[in-house]
Amino acid sequence: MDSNGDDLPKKTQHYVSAVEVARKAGVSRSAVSRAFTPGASVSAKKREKIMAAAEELGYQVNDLARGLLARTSRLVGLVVTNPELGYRSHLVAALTKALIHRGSVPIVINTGRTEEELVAAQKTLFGYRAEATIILSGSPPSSFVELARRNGQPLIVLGRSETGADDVNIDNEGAGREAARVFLANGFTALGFAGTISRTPTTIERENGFCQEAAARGANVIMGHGGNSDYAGGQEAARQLFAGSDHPQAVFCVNDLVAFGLIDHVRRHTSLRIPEDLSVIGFDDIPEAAWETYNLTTFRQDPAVMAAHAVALLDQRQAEPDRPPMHDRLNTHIVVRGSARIPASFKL
Amino acid sequence: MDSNGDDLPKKTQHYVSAVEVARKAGVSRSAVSRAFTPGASVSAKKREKIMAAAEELGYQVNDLARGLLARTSRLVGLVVTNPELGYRSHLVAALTKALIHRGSVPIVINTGRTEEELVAAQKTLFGYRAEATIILSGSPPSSFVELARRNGQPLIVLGRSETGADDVNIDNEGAGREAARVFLANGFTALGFAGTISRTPTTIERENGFCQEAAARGANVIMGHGGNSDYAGGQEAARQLFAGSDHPQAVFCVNDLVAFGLIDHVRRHTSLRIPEDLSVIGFDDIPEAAWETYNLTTFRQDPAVMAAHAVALLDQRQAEPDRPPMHDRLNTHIVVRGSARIPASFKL
DNA sequence: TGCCGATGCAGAAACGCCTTCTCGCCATTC
DNA sequence: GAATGGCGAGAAGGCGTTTCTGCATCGGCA
Repeated sequence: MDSNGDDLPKKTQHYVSAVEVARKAGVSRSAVSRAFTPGASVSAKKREKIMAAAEELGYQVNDLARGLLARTSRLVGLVVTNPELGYRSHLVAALTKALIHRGSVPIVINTGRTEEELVAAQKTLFGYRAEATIILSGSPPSSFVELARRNGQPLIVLGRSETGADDVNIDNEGAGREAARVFLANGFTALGFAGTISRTPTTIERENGFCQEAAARGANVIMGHGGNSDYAGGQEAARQLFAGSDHPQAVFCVNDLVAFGLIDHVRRHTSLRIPEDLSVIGFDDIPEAAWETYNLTTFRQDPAVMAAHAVALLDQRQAEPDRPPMHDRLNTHIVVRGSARIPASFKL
Repeated sequence: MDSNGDDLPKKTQHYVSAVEVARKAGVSRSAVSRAFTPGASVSAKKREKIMAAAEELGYQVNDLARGLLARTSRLVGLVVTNPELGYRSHLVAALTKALIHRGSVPIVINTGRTEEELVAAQKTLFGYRAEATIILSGSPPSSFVELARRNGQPLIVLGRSETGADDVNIDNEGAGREAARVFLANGFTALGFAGTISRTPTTIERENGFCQEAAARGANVIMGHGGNSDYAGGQEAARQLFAGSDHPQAVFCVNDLVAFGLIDHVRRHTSLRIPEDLSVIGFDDIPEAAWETYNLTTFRQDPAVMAAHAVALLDQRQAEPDRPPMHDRLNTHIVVRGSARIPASFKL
């Protein structure tokens, strides 16, 4: 004998629909619908009865059908390349959390940066009538922006600006300038920059800010460019920067991973000590920067803050679809640790 | 004058439907549908005409409506806690990539491990008629498994086993035993284990394998348990292991992050050198393990392989929905680097 | 060359599931 | 007793797929 003879455990093998719930609760199909719509006119007693029946049957409103009628879903697309790397992994985590908290459902399109891959991602997201698209890597072609606009799908770009799209950026150039000022306040005259060949707006801005400020103050900057903005790229940049006899006294790295690669290379292949003989500043302040080995002075870029701003931008865009593109610019602040000291005389 | 007077650029502000494409191409609505269905009976000429019209209008099949009829979507849910941490970030990246490659669309539910959070995640995924759910963290309650089964939604659990669900696991216990054998082959008699208080099946298996093998061979194991299985947890474990005078000669760490914390603590707060005075073995082989600072000997767990197996399991489950639960067990292999040497006499 | 059968393509209708709108009824209150 | 408000029931709509039916064309055979 089963625990209850109410429902024989036949293989349903399909989702229960509102009709079944209605039948079980002895109400109409639309009553069930209203019971699940906040603010609809159902008596408390009936709603309770419906909810009990729904619970028992394991009913769940079909968001596909709901979205079909609403002409939009609660899905939000995150388009990203290499979501496992450095700062980006934290940004993806923060965004998914913020979106879920908002009631949205994040789709992560892990893909390349080429135009056709981005277009394919957009097609997928259009197919599911995504509420919005957030681009974390790569530059959407103008057709992408145009198509999103035509279909009324908000498009938010992070870490770069795109004509016609909303974006969240940080003050990369200002941070680059500040890095230069910090070094110069220490009396260094030979500066170095560790960047990459594959340049993005973000890295270009950091480089420009640093070099321009250094040039304006009469300092020389030696450039090192690794392949990618990761650990290996940092090693490669270090190889270039510390190959000759006149190496820099202080290096600004395009991000923390590059700084780690550079530091490790310097420690292993040169006799320079950090920070006594060489100061290093990174960018991002990922958790590894605080590890004892690196104890890296770096610019903090809080992923939770950036995610919150992206979501806020999305809210505003949905409230005013026809408003001109919005540009959100966040500030960073330097986190002083052991790899580069700041003289007391220096004012931030 | 506009570039072409064909379409005045009015704000559509809605997605184009198959009806509009049909009108434009001068065919019926069902012809459009067939044109987008592979293998349907449409003449090549008509298909081409339809495709051209679709392209011009920016038409995209509504997957919401498609899923409504198919009673399932191509969405696959990934339920994960702290997707930014260590190995998990790589696993999430590998899974999203593998799923997209398969033609599925990954939804990432970044949430806690509590029962109610998991149930909420399941409701969301049921609502969108997700093709499958893959759980990366946390233990689904039995109601979760039962509901997934009733609704015919495949459920795949990674890194643990759950009654009634398919899973992919790795041989944690075997790896733990091998770590012990490696240490013993070096002649060490005082072993250490760096784990955490918050234990998961994964960490328990590694610990058990290591301790049992050591005990079986007459070696003593000192235990250190940090708070979480991350860098800080490794530091904390190190504090416990190296507090007294009789510290271990070799430590097996529950994962790489813990190993990094332990190594950094040892370097800073003791005079022990690695590997001369202390051997360390980690687990996961995340990219940081290969960094020069750590040069960590560790067990490789390839995220791409695990993702491929998870997807393969999904394929099999969809092919044979009624088949009993499948358990996939992957092997790891040790990657020998500088933090722990393996004597020539040792056979793997 | 003409006719019949077979085949293939196109269109119409129904279905899937939910939401919303409208209509009607009942209960409550003055 | 009548009017009003609130709740319930039924129907339509949103979009793509699938099935069924009809029509036309092609080929084969006499």
